[in-house]
Amino acid sequence: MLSEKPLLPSVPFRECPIQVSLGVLGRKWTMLILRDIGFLKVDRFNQIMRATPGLTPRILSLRLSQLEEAGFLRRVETDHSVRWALTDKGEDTLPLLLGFIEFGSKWNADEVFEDKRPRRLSELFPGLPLRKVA
Amino acid sequence: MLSEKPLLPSVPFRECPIQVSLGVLGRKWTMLILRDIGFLKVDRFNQIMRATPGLTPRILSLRLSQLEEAGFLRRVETDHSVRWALTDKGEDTLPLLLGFIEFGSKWNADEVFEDKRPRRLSELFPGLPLRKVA
DNA sequence: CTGCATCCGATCGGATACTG
DNA sequence: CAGTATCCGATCGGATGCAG
Repeated sequence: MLSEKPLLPSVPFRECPIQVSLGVLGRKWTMLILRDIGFLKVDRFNQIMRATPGLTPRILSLRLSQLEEAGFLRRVETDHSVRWALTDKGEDTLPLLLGFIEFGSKWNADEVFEDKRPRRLSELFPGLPLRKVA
Repeated sequence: MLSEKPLLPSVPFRECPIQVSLGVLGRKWTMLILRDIGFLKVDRFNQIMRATPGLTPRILSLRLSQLEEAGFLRRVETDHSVRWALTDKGEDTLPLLLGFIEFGSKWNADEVFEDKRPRRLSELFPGLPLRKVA
């Protein structure tokens, strides 16, 4: 994949896109909250709490506001309850999460799978539409 | 991309692969250090410091040991100097980093590019070999 | 039960100085 | 050049309380 020389973009970066992406996204629990909402379809406060062992209400509340503020989530108030929905920007983080699923399924198979055998995304999600990335 | 129902893998996860991937990887500065070594080809302690404004020697030292311990990096001692190299596992994080580059180039274009115009990976790195993922 | 707020100890990260 | 040591503030996590 790599040569000896720096990989330079055709248009220079004013700021590193990796660094600017890692605002809220880089904080603890954030990715897992996006996983809950985006993949597990768990979109209410205490459901997210139950889906994410170790997460406390204080941190969840904090991250939800930060994610809303940064435009990843939308707070949806329906009759007597609150739901959290992904915005378009939030949905665009799901490929990043799939990247981590792929990585973990390959390099941490012993913890991820009962039989400890590494697996690829195509095996885990046979029907998933594939997109070209890198 | 999404339905209303949870996205379930063909083989159940014993632990969430996203969560297990986010050990050292999820800590502050880790991704940028991997960027320095993997993309910028900056592989020495003080070079990494200079390439990463805000990073302090204490944290860099800490992250390098953690990354080495977790199998992402190899410490290479050559004549009178130390270099840090990616292992195979470390190289496999580069697609994740490209994901963040793609994300930031789309959603934070105002900070990333002088002309504030969002760009795709294929425009930024025309020659980059593309692989199907998700 | 849901969606927080408050307090408080533990851990993490930043600043600075210093060494082989 | 390649890190350590020390100190301190910021953030995190755990327990508890509380209103709707």
